[in-house]
Amino acid sequence: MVTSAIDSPPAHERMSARVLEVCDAAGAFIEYWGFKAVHGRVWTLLALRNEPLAQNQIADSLGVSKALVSSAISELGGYGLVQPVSERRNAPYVAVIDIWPVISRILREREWMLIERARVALEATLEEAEIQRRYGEEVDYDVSRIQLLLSITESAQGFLKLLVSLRVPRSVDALGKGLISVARLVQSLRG
Amino acid sequence: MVTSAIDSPPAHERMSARVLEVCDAAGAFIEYWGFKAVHGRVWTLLALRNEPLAQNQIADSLGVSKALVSSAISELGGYGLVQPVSERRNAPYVAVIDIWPVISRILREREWMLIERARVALEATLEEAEIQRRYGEEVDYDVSRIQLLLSITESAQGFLKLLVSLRVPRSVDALGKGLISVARLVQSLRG
DNA sequence: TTGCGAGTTCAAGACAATGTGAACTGGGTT
DNA sequence: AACCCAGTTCACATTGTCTTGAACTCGCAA
Repeated sequence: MVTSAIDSPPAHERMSARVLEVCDAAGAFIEYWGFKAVHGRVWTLLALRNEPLAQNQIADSLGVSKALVSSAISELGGYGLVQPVSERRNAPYVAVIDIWPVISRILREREWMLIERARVALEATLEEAEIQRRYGEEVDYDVSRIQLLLSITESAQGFLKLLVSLRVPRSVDALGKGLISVARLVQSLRG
Repeated sequence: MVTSAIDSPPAHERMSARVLEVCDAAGAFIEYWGFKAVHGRVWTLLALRNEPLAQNQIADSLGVSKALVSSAISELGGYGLVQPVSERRNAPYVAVIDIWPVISRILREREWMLIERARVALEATLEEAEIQRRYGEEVDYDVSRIQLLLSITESAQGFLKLLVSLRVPRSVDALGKGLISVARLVQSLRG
């Protein structure tokens, strides 16, 4: 091959700058939600191209190492956000566009656990306070505040339940019922 | 003073372990939302004690340095989540319980900007695609996918608008109107 | 005035997250 | 068999964040 060095710029220069912009924006967005920016960039690239891409091509297009793409694809696959087009070794990947199940699962697992932990700690404190009160002992916190935070926590859980219950077209019913929860949430937040 | 070294354990040992548990849980929760754990811990401590605390006491109770408490209090104050009880120098602080305005503002500013950036990038790509099409040039992405992501983005913005518009007791109306947005959001997420 | 106690600021250490290069693996091809 | 190529794994560099200790400021009291 005589043609070299000047005949073909690297893929990330040929690739539309627009697409990379969108990928970066999606990456920045996803980063704020506790994921890595590269996840958002890879998924968005696959979604916009709408054709199977090998990890090689992805790494080239985004200008990152193939090592990073490998782990990103593996994690995205774990979430069910990308899929290989076949079972064959080194099959190229496509984006899964229906991301609501993933969002829903994240909310259910990650966020739920965090709120639940707080709720349990509050409940335990409340019980302890009750025992101490019976024995006439003092506690160094305000029981009414425990109750207030507890009700905020429970409303937040209700809101979360509402969100993860959303389905189309059944969602309208769930939303109707959920309105009261939301109202209560906001009410308790406003003291 | 002869009493020393053994007469009085440090405050964070006297302080109810329950309260610290709750503080830690709140800290872990808040951390997932892009803030520092210590913010959640300080605010929760103030909220549970329900009495003005000096930075000194906070640092003691939580077992962190006063330097950290100083910056945490300053930042929490900036958000409007804690307040000194008076204008006087070194006045102790109390927690502001009505946190909804803060959540709302965060959603409006931080999240909105992130989504808006993605939306603008998608719009620009769409326009570019239109121009290229007129000149018979090819683009390396799928225009229908751009449109799909754009509609998802717009639905997400609608949902965000709904959330920040929530107010009690006026919220019920806004929620009613917002239902359609949510339904559209979920619909577009499900492709 | 001097000293004290509370809070602020800042340079630096501890620590975790992110991304890379290079060695490795394992089919498929020549 | 020897090689190639895509992908995986891992030790390390880099980067950024969190936290601290120590020096400093400022009002107040002795």
